[in-house]
Amino acid sequence: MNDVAIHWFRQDLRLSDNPALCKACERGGLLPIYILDDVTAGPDAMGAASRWWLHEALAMLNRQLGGHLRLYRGDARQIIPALAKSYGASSVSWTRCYEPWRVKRDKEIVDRLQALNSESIRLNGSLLWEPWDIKKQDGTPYKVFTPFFRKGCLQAIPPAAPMAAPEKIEYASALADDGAVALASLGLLPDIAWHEQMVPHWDIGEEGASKALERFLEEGLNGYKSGRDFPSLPHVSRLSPYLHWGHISPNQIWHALEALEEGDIPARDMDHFRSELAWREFSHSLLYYNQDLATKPLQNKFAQLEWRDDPVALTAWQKGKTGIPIVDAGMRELWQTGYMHNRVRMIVASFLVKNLRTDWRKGEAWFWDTLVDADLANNAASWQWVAGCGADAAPYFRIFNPVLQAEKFDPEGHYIRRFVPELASLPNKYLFQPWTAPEPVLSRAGVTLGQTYPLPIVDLKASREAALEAYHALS
DNA sequence: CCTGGAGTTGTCCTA
DNA sequence: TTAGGACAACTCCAG
Repeated sequence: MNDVAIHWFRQDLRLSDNPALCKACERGGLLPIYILDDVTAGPDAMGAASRWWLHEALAMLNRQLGGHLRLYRGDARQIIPALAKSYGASSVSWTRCYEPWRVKRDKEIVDRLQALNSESIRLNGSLLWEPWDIKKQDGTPYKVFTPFFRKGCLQAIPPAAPMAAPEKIEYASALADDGAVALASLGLLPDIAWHEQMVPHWDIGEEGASKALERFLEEGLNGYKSGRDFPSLPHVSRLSPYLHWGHISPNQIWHALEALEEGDIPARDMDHFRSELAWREFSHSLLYYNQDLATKPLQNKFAQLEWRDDPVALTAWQKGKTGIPIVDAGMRELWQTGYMHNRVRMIVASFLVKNLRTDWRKGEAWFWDTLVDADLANNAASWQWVAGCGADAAPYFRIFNPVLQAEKFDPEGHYIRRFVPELASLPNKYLFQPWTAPEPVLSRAGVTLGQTYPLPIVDLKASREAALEAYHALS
């Protein structure tokens, strides 16, 4: 086997169910590579939490590959053809990505490889169905989720069964001067050790992903449909970062559901979890067919909406110091763990966009920087949905009241007390809105509003009405 | 081309 | 205390 087959790892950092990797292994001696390409990414370059995750993920993948993973830094449009040339690689394989900048870049690389007589092998390993597989009868993409899921996904050809990892990998011998760098010199870890607090919350890599799936199927899926709204309960899968980085494929998850005993889990829970996987697909389709999704409102009329520019309020939101306990709990969960429960993401996003009337793109940017599951498609589509300007978005009058939301979905206050410990001794009656608590109650709980915990930075009722008015004026 | 039904996640007021 | 309707109107989608 003299041929060299390059496999370019991107968002498919796993060995199992990786069709493009398998193909490479059939073709020749494997040269597994990763490129940190901030050059082509430009403004879409990864955020800080993503970089920490990637650092750990690459170290893990390298161990799985027996130390053969080679790392590069720079413009993939130059690095890939240069490697193909110096190794005389007969093929370069990769798993497709769907971000506009990557689509454009990958096309250019295909052209350059063609000129070098090196084959490009591009396969799906990250979606259940690729964007062009799910279309309406008239050939255009869906804009409404429910028919996308029911009609589009569920009546399409079912996702392929997962593939095993390659049994035995033959590696190509590496060249000493091919530009590869050490992991540390990719500079993925932040200067201040902010990431250290996230470490205990995640088991990064392929094995961690399958453990997370296992745990969810055993402990979380039963009761998922209703339990998923309660941030203190273990009824969300927390698989999002693993899916984003490709430590697990959606096919593996889909088929793990299929493999469960009939009747073990109520159908409503299974269906709902499948629909959440389909939301991920829907977001990817939206981004694929709307390249400006992260910067431009999908519905044009929202472009004229005037946002408030209040840096102090934005910082308070980012730091979890808004004085609204459920909002602060969510923002602190994000900062401490790199993750936020889905219900709480909606609450904090609604608060930023509707109550603080801050441009959704500023929220999007913060999530992009701090989430370990930061994903261009999911992040952009979801912020647009909350802001009301996205596909099939919430009606403008649907504004979350963070006090009611907390009373409803964190009734015992477990979640708030965990992340806002300075309020832990307040009785439930006042925990969700401490500014209404009588002075003796506050002092018994050791709370001094404005000192140990902020007063609300905005009046919920008045800001709600102002948002209603601003949004109403659009139509 | 026309038509009818429907659209992730809510809140508030009134009777 | 609780349940029901208003909040808007428009676009999407399938038949």
